[in-house]
Amino acid sequence: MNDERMLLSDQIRNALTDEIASGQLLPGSALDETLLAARFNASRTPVREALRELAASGLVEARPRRGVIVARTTPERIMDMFEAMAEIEATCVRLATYRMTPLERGELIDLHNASADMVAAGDVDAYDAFNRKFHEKIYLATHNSFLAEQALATRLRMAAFRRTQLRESNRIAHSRAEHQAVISAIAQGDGEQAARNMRAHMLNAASALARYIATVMRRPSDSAPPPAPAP
Amino acid sequence: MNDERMLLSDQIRNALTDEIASGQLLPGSALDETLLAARFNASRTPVREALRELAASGLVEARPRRGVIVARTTPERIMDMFEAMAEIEATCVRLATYRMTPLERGELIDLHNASADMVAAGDVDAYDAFNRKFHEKIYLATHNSFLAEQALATRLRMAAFRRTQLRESNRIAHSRAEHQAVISAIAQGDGEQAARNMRAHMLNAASALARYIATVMRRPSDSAPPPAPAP
DNA sequence: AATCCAATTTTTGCGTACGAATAATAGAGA
DNA sequence: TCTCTATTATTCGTACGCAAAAATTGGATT
Repeated sequence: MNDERMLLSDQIRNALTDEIASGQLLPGSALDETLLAARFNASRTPVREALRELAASGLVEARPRRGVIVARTTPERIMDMFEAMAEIEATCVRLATYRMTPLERGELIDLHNASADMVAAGDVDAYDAFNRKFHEKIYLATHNSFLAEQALATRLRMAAFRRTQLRESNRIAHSRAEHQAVISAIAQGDGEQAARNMRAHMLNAASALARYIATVMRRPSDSAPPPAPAP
Repeated sequence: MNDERMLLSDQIRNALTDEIASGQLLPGSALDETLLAARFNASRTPVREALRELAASGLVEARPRRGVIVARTTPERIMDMFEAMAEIEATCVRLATYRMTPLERGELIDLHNASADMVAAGDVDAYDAFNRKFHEKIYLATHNSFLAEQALATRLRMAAFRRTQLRESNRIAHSRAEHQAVISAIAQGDGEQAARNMRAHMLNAASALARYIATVMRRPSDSAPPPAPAP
């Protein structure tokens, strides 16, 4: 399990990325350098470098001389992120529609078809894994590696907040129906329509999440919770 | 000039960011840790952390055990970046058209009007500064801070490659005419048209740059310059 | 009893030294 | 003369230690 060839700081960064994206590390959690160094059997130096990289990618928040915490956002910012993600996804699927090879189109459709069983079985975890592959395949089909990387990075950054969203009752059924609409537009070669359908799909997902953040997302481990913001 | 309150690693990161974005440090230049440490009167530790952050943001390229160099890209990747930037800009101006306040709209138009003199005078540097402000004002007018940050970061990442593009004969006159088209669509409240005009504007800028990278952009300071690429 | 100031503690930030890995170079053999 | 190997030298990665800054706690004063 230990890639000895890989840089220690990169191993730590990847491990923390996974834990943040998977929700094991909740937003607001303090990331103590010494504790992490002990956990990974390393010195503080590689831990610090890993945290710096995570801060640069927006996954953690580094406050000078006050330590680093898992990135914590306001509901407004989460909605901003979702909107931006929706636009990126829409752009990707539009370009992909016009540029994907027949092979890529076939693979995407196969992938989509396979998700029917997961919905029928109510297997949220399997659907979540499929969903990631579905969207990432569209990124690659843009044949624009820079855009694909940007999309992937943004998706990763949102992972910590997206997790709960699929749990909502028959959200995955809705999700698959929306995928179907995207696939149909792709099959007809209508990139603009595919983009509109994808944007709607992402904004629906955002709405599903919004019903959570309104109730669950209270800023954890904050020093002073101000109930009344300044005018 | 020396912000003593600021973190040393952040000072170094900012200084290097400026030098890369301004073109003082050319793509492919080696960034020697020891040399940089001496230049900034610091040890290698903060230099390494600064370089890590720059690598995470894509401005430099870190090759394990082979040092870090200013990010060097292929012409294909530069075009990918321009296309992605064009799509981001198009998205921004579309959202901005629908959401900007009358005040913001007025300021944008004032800014645009002021650029006429620069074109008449052929002042490329002044136009370049105006151009940055023009685009950044549109980012902010989306009223989506995440999207604005993404757009800004992508623009910064491309800065090292964009510099020469405006030098082409009467490119700035063309640029201003394209801005005019964007402004007109905004004034009419037609976000979709504004987006199309902005996309065209960015792709025209890309074409202007492409005429350079075909002739000027040879990978500098490379060990072996291969004249004939592999099949 | 509450508030403010000071001291201690905890944690981050920076410097230095050592070890390891890779690339470059030189030498020998084919 | 070219190639392969070994050695050397440079550079990167890690660890540890010290210093500085912020948070917290305790004491004193109002």
